[in-house]
Amino acid sequence: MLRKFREERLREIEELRRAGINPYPYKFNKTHTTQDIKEQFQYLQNGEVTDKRVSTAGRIMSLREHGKSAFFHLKDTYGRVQAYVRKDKTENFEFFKDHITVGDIVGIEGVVFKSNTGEITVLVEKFELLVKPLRPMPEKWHGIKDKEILYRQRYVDMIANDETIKRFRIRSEIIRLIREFLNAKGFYEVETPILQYLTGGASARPFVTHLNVFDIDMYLRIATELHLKRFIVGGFDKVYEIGRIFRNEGISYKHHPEFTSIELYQAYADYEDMMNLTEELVTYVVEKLFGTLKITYQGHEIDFTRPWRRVKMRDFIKERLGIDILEDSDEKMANFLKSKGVEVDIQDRGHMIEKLWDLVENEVVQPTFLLDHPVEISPLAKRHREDPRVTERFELIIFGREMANAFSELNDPVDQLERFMNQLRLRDLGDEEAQMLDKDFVRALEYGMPPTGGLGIGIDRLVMLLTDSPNIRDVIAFPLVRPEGDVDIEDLVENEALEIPTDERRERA
RNA sequence: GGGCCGCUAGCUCAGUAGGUAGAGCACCUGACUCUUAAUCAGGUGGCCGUGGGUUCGAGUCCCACGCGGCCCA
Repeated sequence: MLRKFREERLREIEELRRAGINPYPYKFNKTHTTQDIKEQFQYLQNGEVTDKRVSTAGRIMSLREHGKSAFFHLKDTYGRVQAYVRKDKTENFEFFKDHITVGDIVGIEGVVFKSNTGEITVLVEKFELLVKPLRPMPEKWHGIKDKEILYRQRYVDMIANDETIKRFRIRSEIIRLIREFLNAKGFYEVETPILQYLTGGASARPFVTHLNVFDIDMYLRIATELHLKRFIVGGFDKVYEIGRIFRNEGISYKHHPEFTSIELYQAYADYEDMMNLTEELVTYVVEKLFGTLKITYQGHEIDFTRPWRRVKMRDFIKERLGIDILEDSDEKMANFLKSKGVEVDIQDRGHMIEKLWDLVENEVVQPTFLLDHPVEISPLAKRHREDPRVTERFELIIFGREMANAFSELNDPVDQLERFMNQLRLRDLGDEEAQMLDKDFVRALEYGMPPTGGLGIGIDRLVMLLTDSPNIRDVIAFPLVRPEGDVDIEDLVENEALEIPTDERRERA
């Protein structure tokens, strides 16, 4: 069927060429989006006709032919608008009837009216075929449900499912609003290396690659933190970077090896300031997007109304599990975890504390600042001014997920070096996620970094929350999937001299 | 890594007890000048994920593998 369909289409394209019609024309002057048309002509009464001319373009998603007339819907970035062709009104109506069908991308020009049934419609006077696809469109009513197609061929998902285009529009909008907010506050957007000699700023396993020109292995960054702080050392007061982070770890509904973060640093600020900034930034985005601070995620109401709850990590775990992560012995924690059936790979107090938190994180649903993490799990955060066993750190937790992480940044180079050395001890214990010693970073701190507040937000998780998406892959346009078998396009090519090789990625597999 | 589920037409899905492969949409032909899942009549379309096994006979039962999903680690 597919083969036959493509052959028929290729024949039709040849036919068009012979008739002097270019099936792949160069441009079309589109004056209105589908949304513009629907907004500007909302006021029309049913059956009311205007003489207002518009031109628009998009893909034909549905077609209802009636002999000497036809209705169809055009889809673009913003949605769909109906159009109407008629033998007595549309130039070249016969061409439409013979050659235009669902899936074609066309440009139309005409006047706007509202149908008797109340739908804003363009009465087409002229139209132009802009491309004739070789493949059939997905089913118009059910769209695409097969997750494999959604992820591997996102373009098909976007064609078939209007919500998908909308979701990625919102993603773009969220990032735009974050920039708008920070730029207005005087932050500079900067860029730091993705290729790094050694990598740090987070506990994660890095990707390794090779730089030919120096013949050395390099890492893809696992965070932007250590370089952004160098900007602060150098004299920038407020910087941020939005960018791709790479962590060579598992894939789950909330993890993806390649994801997007924003980190920002503000000199002369502490984590209290960062909490206020986080509240302000997130509520700015939510309010601008939805006009309200209450949203629904997977059937649960999430209320962003300020101020958000603040709870110390120690208090929360003690309340839920009866374990005091500051006072109780390693042995008591180990026994407790064992009784819960939790395995701890690395025998270290910090790792046990992380596991304890994992047991209770799902109990936090509404936006909550989890405060004052122990020093051993926060190697880049400054010690708390009132209790040196913990740090001035918070994580923003929503719906059991870490959405943001922030500290009063550690700027004492001696303490920082000690923290790094402790991380090296963990490496020796087999913890491949422990941080590497970045001597240049310590050297930078020796030149003096002002007191600084820093904040990192996981953009993908924020987008999941604000688009009601259950899986992080739903908000990453082209998520990782295992390489598929060879993609069959051979029979499209008539020229036998053109030998199409098998997909390279399959060869490597 | 472990458990469970799925893979049938371009898409969404049926497939009984192991006995010649089905529907809707899409596509092709025809009718139809306000339809909107348009309607009506006719038609085309299948490596049933891949490989092996059991059987007179496998989409269906068994084994292995591939890809995907969900849950757990």
